[in-house]
Amino acid sequence: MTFIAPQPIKLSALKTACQSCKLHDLCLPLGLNAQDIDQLDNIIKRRKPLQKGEFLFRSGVDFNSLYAVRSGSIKTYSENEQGDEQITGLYLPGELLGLDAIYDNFHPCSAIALETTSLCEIPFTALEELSCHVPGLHHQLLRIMSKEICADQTLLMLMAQKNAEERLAAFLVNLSTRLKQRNFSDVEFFLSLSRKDIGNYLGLTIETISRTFSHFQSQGLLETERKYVKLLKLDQLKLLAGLADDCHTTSRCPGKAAT
Amino acid sequence: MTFIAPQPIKLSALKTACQSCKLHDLCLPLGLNAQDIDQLDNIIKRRKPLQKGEFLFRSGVDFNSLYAVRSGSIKTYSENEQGDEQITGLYLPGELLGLDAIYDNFHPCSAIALETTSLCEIPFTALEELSCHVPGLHHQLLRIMSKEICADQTLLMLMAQKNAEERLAAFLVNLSTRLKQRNFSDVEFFLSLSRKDIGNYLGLTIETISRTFSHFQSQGLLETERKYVKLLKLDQLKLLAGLADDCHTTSRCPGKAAT
DNA sequence: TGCCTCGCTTGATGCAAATCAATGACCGTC
DNA sequence: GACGGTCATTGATTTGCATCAAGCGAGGCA
Repeated sequence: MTFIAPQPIKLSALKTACQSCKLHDLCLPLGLNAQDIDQLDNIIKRRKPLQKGEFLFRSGVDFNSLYAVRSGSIKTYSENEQGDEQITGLYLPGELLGLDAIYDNFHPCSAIALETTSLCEIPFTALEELSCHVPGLHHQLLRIMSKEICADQTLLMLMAQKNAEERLAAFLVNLSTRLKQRNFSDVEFFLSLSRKDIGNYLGLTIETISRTFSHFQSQGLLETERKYVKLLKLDQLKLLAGLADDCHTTSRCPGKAAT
Repeated sequence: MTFIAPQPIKLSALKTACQSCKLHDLCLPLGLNAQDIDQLDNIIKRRKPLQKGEFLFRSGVDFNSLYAVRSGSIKTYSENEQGDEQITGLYLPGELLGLDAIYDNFHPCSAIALETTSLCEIPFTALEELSCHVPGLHHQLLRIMSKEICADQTLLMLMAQKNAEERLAAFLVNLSTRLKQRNFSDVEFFLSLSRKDIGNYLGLTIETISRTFSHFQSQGLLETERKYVKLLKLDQLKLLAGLADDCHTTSRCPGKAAT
């Protein structure tokens, strides 16, 4: 509480323009020229960071903006009539969320911060308006949505055909690949999801996740202590996941790549 | 062979403009005015129908066009390194396929006709160009992609949390809903997918699908004879599927709706 | 310091669906 | 009209994961 109290935001800190954001070639500005990025920059709002457990939006609320993660991470989940939750996405820095809300103008899922997380808010109407004048932006938005569809399809294959070990391996490898793209270590990281969340995301129970971690550890494939994970044999994990070396790597793709 | 031989296409028959197409409020022209629809119409190519088993495109080929189903049906599937197939979509009249190829400009899955199927081909570059001048078109394209994402998420929840009966019920209810929107009967139809394909799509084996059909039949929920299905108690099936009455109903949404 | 909760691990048991196997119905072909 | 192929059904058996249950370590709090 002492050092993370909500403070008045320093404009200097927030005004990290897309131009200078090191995520910009993973994010919406990818492929835009300097001038276009400036225009995009003008419509984007920087928000004060979310604390762990805070909602970005709740299922059912009106859709106004897309959000890009700047740092930290977000999970999205939806609930069915019976009240079962299903985690539908884990979003890392540079990734865009809220795309599923365009369809009928409200959020079908809830989004919650897994740790202290800062975001860019992108008002959708303004984005649509702007993307009419900036064809590259229009195209990039379509690409990002397309990537999300690809990722979902990969996850679907995972759920339909893979066993527990393959699923967890694919999840870890996917995470590793995405972290690497963001210049984090690809073999050593802290999971922001709990075992329970990982299980939910992969269609398994917490016990199965725990056992599978233990099994991987006893095989010498990785070391883990609570949230900390160190991948000792990434290659073998990739093999187990049934993956090529690269990956589409979007928010929910523990999946195969297209080469 | 006698009556479905490939014939020279009558232009009069093919030139069924979007304007007069009865699918136009399920498809891309939704929300456009007459003039805009005309413009869209100009870039769309009508193709000669595909016969059952013919490929529309194969995994890995370059992406040039989106396709809208006019009549018949198409399944898409992708293959992983091990050669396992995963059906990723079943597309009915009015539905758009190929959206997953925008991301990196080639088709990550194959598309094959399940019966004699006619299609509209929509060259993507021209569509992007046009949608800069027709904001409604741009928006509609984003909506369709968003819907696909929602549908995938629903299917994901199905795979992660539902048992065999719930999955099959959800699949049938989803199909029923989509057929109804196209003015077909919602209680009586022919499946264009085989038992094996249904199983693959739902992450189950052919035997489980067969047994579940038998079980539904013995409970009086439906009657089935090979591809023919008659839903006798649609309400109960909806209940079993854990669904509200309506549904997002896109290509792969045996899913819940947002109300 | 003790108590509580939460997240995780590990073991024992049960069950739903996969797998293996046999058979039948339909279809096209020779 | 016999043959092989594909697809579907049904039964017997196996198995991977869920479920149930117990216990442990860390962190929060009175």
